[in-house]
Order: sequence, then structure tokens, then C-alpha cells
Amino acid sequence: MDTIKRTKILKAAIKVFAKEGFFNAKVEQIAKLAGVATGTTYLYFENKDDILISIFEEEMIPIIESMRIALSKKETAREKITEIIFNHLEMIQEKPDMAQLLEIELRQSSKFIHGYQGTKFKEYLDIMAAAFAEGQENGEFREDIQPTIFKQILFGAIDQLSINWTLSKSKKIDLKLCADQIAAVMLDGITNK
Amino acid sequence: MDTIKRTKILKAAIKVFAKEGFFNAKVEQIAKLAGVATGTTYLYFENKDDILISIFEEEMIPIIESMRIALSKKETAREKITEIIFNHLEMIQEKPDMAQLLEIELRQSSKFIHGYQGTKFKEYLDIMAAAFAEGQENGEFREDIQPTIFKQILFGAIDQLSINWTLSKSKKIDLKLCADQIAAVMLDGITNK
Amino acid sequence: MDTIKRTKILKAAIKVFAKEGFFNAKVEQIAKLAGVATGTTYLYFENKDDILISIFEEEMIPIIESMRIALSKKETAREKITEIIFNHLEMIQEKPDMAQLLEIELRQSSKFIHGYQGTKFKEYLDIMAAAFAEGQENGEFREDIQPTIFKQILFGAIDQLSINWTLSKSKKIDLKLCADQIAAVMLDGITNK
Amino acid sequence: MDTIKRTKILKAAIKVFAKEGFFNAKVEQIAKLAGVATGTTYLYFENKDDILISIFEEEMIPIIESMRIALSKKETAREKITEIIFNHLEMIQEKPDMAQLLEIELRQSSKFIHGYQGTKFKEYLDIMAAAFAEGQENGEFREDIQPTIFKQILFGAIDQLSINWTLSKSKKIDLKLCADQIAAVMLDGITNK
DNA sequence: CATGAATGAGCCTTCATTCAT
DNA sequence: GATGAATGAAGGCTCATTCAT
Repeated sequence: MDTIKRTKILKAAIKVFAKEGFFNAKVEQIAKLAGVATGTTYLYFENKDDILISIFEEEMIPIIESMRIALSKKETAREKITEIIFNHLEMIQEKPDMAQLLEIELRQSSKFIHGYQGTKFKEYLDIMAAAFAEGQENGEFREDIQPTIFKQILFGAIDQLSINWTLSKSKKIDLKLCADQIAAVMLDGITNK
Repeated sequence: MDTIKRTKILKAAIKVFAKEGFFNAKVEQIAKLAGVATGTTYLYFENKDDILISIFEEEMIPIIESMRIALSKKETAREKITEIIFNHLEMIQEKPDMAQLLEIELRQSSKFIHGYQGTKFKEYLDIMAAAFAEGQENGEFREDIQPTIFKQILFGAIDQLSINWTLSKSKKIDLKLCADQIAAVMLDGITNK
Repeated sequence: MDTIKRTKILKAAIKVFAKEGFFNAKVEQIAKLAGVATGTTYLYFENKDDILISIFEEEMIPIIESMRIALSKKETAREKITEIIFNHLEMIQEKPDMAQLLEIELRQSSKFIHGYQGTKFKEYLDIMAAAFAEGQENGEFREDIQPTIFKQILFGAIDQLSINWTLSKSKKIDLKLCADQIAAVMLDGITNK
Repeated sequence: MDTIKRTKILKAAIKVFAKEGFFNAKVEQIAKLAGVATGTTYLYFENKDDILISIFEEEMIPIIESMRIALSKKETAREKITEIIFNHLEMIQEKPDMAQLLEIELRQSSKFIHGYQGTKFKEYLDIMAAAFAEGQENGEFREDIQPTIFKQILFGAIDQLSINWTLSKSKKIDLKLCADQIAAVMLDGITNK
């Protein structure tokens, strides 16, 4: 199993899916960008669906990992929430194609790609829930908000601004400012008073 | 122009797009559900894209209108924000198919459907911005958050929980509880202290 | 359901399958010969397999019917067996493409086309068994040969000569002579003495 | 030239062709069953067609040879014809895969495999013709049947029952009985009276 | 206006064959 | 010689769109 070639195909697929969308993307297009023949794609992936799912499952790993490492360096839950917000928005800027997929295609997938459950995405959300729950336990955050709901609120807010930024053609809003403002609202909204 | 037939097609399209997704939906399927011939669809809409866009542009009208009316009955900006949250989540329950589209398909559309700008969606977001700005003007809300950013935060949070609820097959979370918790976090996070 | 168009496709398919073989035949080729678009084929048949099966099931009907009518005009079982032999070989000459299919493709089909049982082919064979059994009952034919086995012997003999004739490019053997000789051997071999 | 490896590939191909049919069989499948790499196949055979042709040409040799030996031990032409029938049907039972190919795939080959003439098959048929001609010469068999036609009749009858037996999934007919009945009909049909 | 049969371009996928190692 | 990963041409099938009735 040639891991390098597999990765080249995945990287190419991220670009193409991001640019064209999953349904509009052509396998031949992905192969060409990856510098391999069309058929080679099928040596590494079962079909087009599998490519998309593999992206989610495999490309999320380092993202989740780096998020975990970054969070482990933070003391307070407050700092962790802040880190999550900034970390995510930084990723948006650095890996815009990957961001595209997470934001736009991932939503469809769990619905339209047969059997895909989006486990890595859930893992990502649970990091948010965990940071929040930690803050509840040590008294930083209010007790009346459920972590399961909060993680959705937080992710939704971050994600919406990410999508908006990603889709903006010109005069993009400053992501640093967005991060600040999300953090301001969220932290103020959940801090125990 | 037979408005009734046109509406029947639109209603059918909402159902089919919601169930199958835009790309998987077949025009014949929409026509059949609408009780018309396939070709008839093309008498009322330019193409498949146009059906989706028309849904957004036309079905959003009553949604936006009812939201505006509901808000006009509220005194404070705080109440208006609360109303927006509850109103949206109620719509999710009452019109789950329409909700599906707004949530999932709309994201793709502005990117993949040639030339679509999503004007009605922007209008919807701007209601949120306006309510927030109003609160800033009358001193209810903090000044350091930009309405343009806040509307995204608020919509993102609501929307994420909506999507989650919509896509859940069983044991769905209580939307009323979600609304409460979103309102709690958001209002606490933006209230001027 | 346009029966004429359906028939045109079937007739074209018979030609193409006969010339190229089932696996080598292209649906586009069949469509082109039928004077329709490729997609039209799929309005009348589920897939390529279905076209082949439909040929067997539907084209065999008149062949079987005309055989039955011809046999009903014959008095003795001996005459009926003779008629079967001549009738079959005449069909080979008149409908060589159809013959091709019955001979060559049909054999594969029951093995490789999922679920196809070749019912019409069995019906054809059973006409032979019936004629033979009739001869046994009225004392024309020997009793020690099983009709189920004899029908295979007779069909095999006729069919082998048919295939041979069909596949011969040049200096084809005289089918009339073949029929005479098959009849001579078979009748002599089964006559009650 | 590694004859052992070549033979392993041929044996594997017989199995795979018999099970899947020539067109459905995959070269990789044959190679895997033979315990060699896909590419190795092309060191011993020009292409997929060549494998099939080689089977016919080379696997027929011992079959033909053993048939010749068996016939040489028989005195009368009558015994020889009987031997042919029993010998063939015994082979069907002992080498069902090989039988499959001879029966089903061979028919297509001469038509669809470019340039193949089926020389070994003709040789096999000519053994039948020779045995019959011998009987004509020594007065055992009638003179009015052409050996060239009789060989087709005899082979067709045997072959049809073989195919039928091979393709039957369950409750297979007794091949010994078949052999008896073919012999009974044929010999009675050709004996000089 | 309405119909729905017909169209045919387009795409995913397969697999015989090649070739660098 | 042997390998098996890579190739890329080819084809079955789909479906948005058209148009004769």
C-alpha cells in the first residue's frame, strides 16, 4: 500500500471537493490533480463516497490531535474555549479547502452517503463539550447549560462565521476579529456569576 | 401563468429536495409528486437550479414576514432576540422539509448554483442584526459586538441545533430546551452590564 | 408503451447479439441500429441482460406457436418428428440471427444471467418430448427410450448441425440434406420394430 | 520456459472460465488461483484469448489421446461408437470444469475469439466421423449417411445431454442411463439392416 | 398550456494489459 | 523471470432537458 500516493489522492480530492462540491466533482479530475490515472483512485478507495468519508475520517485526525495538544497547554476552561475558537478559525485560514469540506460537504454526507455516521466530527464536537463540562465542574461556567447543547451552540457560531468567510469572494471579514467577538459573547454568556 | 400549479411544484420540490438532497433529487420525482408531467416543470421554472432558488426566494417570504410581525409585537430587543430563537426552532418543527433546505441545501447553493446570491437568506440574517443593533442603540446590549458578526453567531448557533435535530432519526433533543439554552447563553453574553 | 419501438430495439438487439455476442455487444450499437437514442433502450428494458432475456421469452413465442401449428397438421408421430427437424432447420435459414442467439447465447444465459431459467427454451424442448411420447403411446416408437432424454438427443443433433451451418462462412452444407439425414438416423433409431 | 507454472495457470483458468464464463472471468482471478502474479500470466500467454485457446488446444490433447487409445482396443465400429459416447460422458463427470469449457465456451470462441479455428475440436469430431466411416466400410453401418453429418449428430446429442447435466444444480439425471439411451438410438439408427 | 417519450451528453467504474522494480 | 501497482480506454447507465403531439 503506497501511502504517499494515497495521500496525494486525498489531498487532491480535498481541493476538488472544496472547489466543485462532492456531486460536481469528477473522479477523473481528482486523479488528474493527484497526478495519477483514473483507475489508480480505485486501488486506494472503493468509490467516490469512500474518498469523501476517508477525508473526514483521516484528515480530521491531525486536526483533532493538534486541537487536543493546544488545549492541554491551557489551564482554565475559559482559556480552552478561547483556544478552540481561535484554533478553528486559524485552521480555516490555513486549510481553507479542508475547512470547506468540514463545513459544507460534511453536513450532507451523514444524510446522503449511505451509512456514514461522521464519527470524527462527533469527536471534534465532544472536545468542545468536554472543555465546557470541565469549566462547569471547577466552577468557571454556569451549571444550567447542557454541554451537549453548548457544543452545538459554540460550533454553530464558529462554523457559521467560517462558512461566511470561506464563501466570501472579496473583502473578507477579519477572522481574528470574529474570533474575539465569538469568544466575548460565548464566554460572557457562560461564565458563572 | 397558473400560480396554483407553480406552487404545487414548489411544494413538491421542497419535500423531494429535503428527502433526497438537491443533487439526488430527480425532476421527474418532483413532477410526479406535484401531479404534473415532467415537462410541465419547465414551463414554470428554467431548470432544476431555478426550482431550488425559487424555493429560497419565495418560501422565505412568509417566513420572514411572520418573523417580522412576531418581532413587531415585542417591546425590548431582548424579547426580540428570544422571539427569533423560538420562532426559528418552532418553524423547524412545523416545516421540517423547508427547514432541511434552508439548513443544508442553502449552504451549497450559493456556491454551486450559478449566480445565486441568496438574497432572502441575507434578509433573514439581517432581521437578527437589526434586533441586535436596536438593543445596542437603546442600551440593552453591549456596544463592542458588531451586529454583522453577531447575526452570524446567533444564526449559526440556532441553525446547528436545528440541523442536529433535523438529522436525528430517534430520541430527538427537546427543541424547547434548546431554545431556552441558546437564549440563556446568547442574552447573557450580549447584555450590557 | 410504444410496442413498435420496443420491437425495433429487440430486432436490432437480435442482430447485434448474433453478430457480436452478448458480451461484446454495446447497448449504443443496438440503439443506433434500432434508430433510437441510447437512453431510449432503458425506457423499454431494465438493462442489457433484460434485452437478451426478453428476446428469448418473446421471440420464442411465435417460433413455438408456428411449430405447434405445423405439428397439429401432421397425423403420425413419425411425421411430427420429421416436421420438427425440418421446421427448425428452415428457421435457421430464415432467421439466422435469431438462430444464433438460441444456439449460442442462450446456453450461457441460463448460467450467467442472474436468475434466468430459460422457460421458453424448455417449452420448445417439451414439444419434442411430447411428439416422441405420442409415438410411444400409439406404438410407433420404442418404449425403452425416455422422452426427457430423447428430446435432448434430438435437439442436440439438430442444434449442432445448425450451429455448424450458422458458423460456416463459406461452402455451407445443405440444410435440406442435413434434415434428411437427421430424420433418417433418428427415426430409424426410435422406430418400434 | 517454466512448464509447471504455465500448467498451473492453465488449470486455474479452466476452473475460473468454467465457473465464471470467459467474459466474466478476470485475469487477476486466474493468476491468484494459480498462485502467480497477474503479470506472470502474460509471460506465458499473449492475452486472455490465448489462455482459452491454449486450453482447447492443449487440454484436448490427452482427452483425444485417451479416446484414441480406448477406441483402438475395440474391435467393431459399433463398439467404438459406444465407447465414444461412454468415454465422453465419463469425462463430463470426472472433469466437469473442462467439460464446461468444451461445451459452452468453445462454441463462442470460434466466433468471437479472433482467428481461432478450433482445430482440436475438429480433431475430436473427426474421431467420431472415422469410427462411423469405418463401420460403413466394413458393412456395419448404413451407407446413406454422411460421416461429416453423422459426427455432428452424434456430438450434438452427447453434448446436449452433457450440457444439461452440467448445468443442472440438483437431481442430476444419471449419465450412465443417458449414455445407454444415446447408444441405443444412434446405433439402431445407423445399423445396416 | 400540458404531456411524457425521447434524447444524448456525461460520469463512475472495471479490467486487460503494461512496465518499473 | 516475477511482480503487482499503475494505466486509461471503454461502456453501462442516468437524468436534465427538449419537443412533437
